[in-house]
Amino acid sequence: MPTANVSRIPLRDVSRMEHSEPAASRFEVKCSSCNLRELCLPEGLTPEELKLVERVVYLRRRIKRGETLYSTGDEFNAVYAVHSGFFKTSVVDSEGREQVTGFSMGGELLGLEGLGAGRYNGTAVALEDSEVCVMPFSLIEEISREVRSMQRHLHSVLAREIVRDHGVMMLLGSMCAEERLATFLLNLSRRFVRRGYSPSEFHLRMTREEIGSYLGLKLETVSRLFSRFQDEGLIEVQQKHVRIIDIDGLKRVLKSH
Amino acid sequence: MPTANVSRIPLRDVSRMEHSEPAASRFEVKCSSCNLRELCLPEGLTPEELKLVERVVYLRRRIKRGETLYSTGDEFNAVYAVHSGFFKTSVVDSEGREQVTGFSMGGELLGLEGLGAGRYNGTAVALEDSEVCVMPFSLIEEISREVRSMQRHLHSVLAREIVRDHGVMMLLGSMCAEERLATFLLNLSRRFVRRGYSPSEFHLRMTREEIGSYLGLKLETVSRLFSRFQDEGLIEVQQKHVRIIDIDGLKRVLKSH
DNA sequence: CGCGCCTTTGAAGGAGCTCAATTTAGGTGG
DNA sequence: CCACCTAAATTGAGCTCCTTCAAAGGCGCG
Repeated sequence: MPTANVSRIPLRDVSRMEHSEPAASRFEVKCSSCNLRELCLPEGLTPEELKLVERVVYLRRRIKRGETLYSTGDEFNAVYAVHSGFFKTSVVDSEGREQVTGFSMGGELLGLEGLGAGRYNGTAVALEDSEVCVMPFSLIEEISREVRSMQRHLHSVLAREIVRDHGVMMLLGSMCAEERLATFLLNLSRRFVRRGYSPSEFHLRMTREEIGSYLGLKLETVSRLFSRFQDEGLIEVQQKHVRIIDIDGLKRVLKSH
Repeated sequence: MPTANVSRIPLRDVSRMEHSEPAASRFEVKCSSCNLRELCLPEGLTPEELKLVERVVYLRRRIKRGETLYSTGDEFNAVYAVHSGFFKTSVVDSEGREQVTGFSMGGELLGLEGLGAGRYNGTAVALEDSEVCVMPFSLIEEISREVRSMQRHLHSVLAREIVRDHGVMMLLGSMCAEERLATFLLNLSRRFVRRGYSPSEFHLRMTREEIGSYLGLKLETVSRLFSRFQDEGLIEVQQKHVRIIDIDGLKRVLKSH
């Protein structure tokens, strides 16, 4: 088993990776003290391995609300871990149709799909001021060749993304509008809880139109459903602020059909 | 077609891998002479590396039409490469809804999503008598640690699956029924061509209901669309036999909306 | 504080669904 | 080999859910 051997990992010139970024928006990173570590990294890393990892994740980038982290066709050179903030990812097809493929929050990875082609296939836009940890892919590959738990973890993250996507296909292909929105809210709630936020009260960072694109619905339909859920006593909505009143009621929406 | 060459096969206890399979349905594999190699394996492997690879893909399994290759919850121990035949993959959610997530043909990989959790997350069923090459995952991991092009290739395959899934989300979330079916037919056509079959004439292995599930439509709608495309002179359909008459016309279906 | 974007709500229309009946094909057993 | 049987496909009619089009109200940002 290849044990971590720090000296084998080359030191890299930080400024080389992304020429477009001003130095001001860069920060050094310390995974060992990051509260999202358990979401980004495998469990049970030895201190040595952790040191290795911190050589991969060695800088952070600030992205302002509305700014693009990467877009389709950009050269793929890094995977990003959301450190703070909120992103939407989307794809655009040859006819110009846009489809939101997901929303990402702290501890989640962005840009994995670029791994094959050497270019990103999709766009990631910050929906609020955000910070991402930059993980240059050549280093990830290198480390995952040497640290088995990193290899496992990488595979696991990729596979989870595939499983997630299949869940979205299920949502889009087999559920009615009500079920889609209920699923969406329950999913958000679960992810917020995991990050120490309230499971029942949160601020939506995306517009009705973006939710609609993700759920395969029009914005008016999304808006109407929010109102209907409110009338039924399942939630309270006021613009982007949502409070889940009856979480079991939301789950029952999924069972009733 | 790979002829068995017993002496090259590493000495493994075949019965160890999958207890449920009778020995009669197993065959030894030789990638070096397989015409699908370029689809399954990275380019430019040295003879030595190829030898290593053939240590991974060392047996083949026959799956009869209607049989299940793996299902949700089964222990994940291998990825499969379709050598011949045709599969559908699907997921079932907690309420019992079924969603077809894809169809797989020669040279395509099955079971990748099991990579993370140690269990398959979905079901693969043969739609005709098929053969798959068994790639035990522990060996894949091992080799991709040692052969860099294999690591790249594995990542690339995983990323392609994610990109493919995003394409399906686009289809389900943003396209009308006509566009979905046209996309589906064009996609099948492209994949058949690549395998040396006719781009314009093929046999659908799946039912209208399975197509419908994949496309987020009811079987009656699928059937009606086939008829409409026929009336419009785009295709000829008779049950499962399809002939594309006007491929540009099909492409125009996508542009018109 | 005002402008623009986002959201809400209504009314009408249509794409795709449901229910139902008929036809066709493919597999099975005599 | 043929007749049967069942699963799959086709087609129609009516309906429903979601969309489209339109207008008004509200929030937040500069």
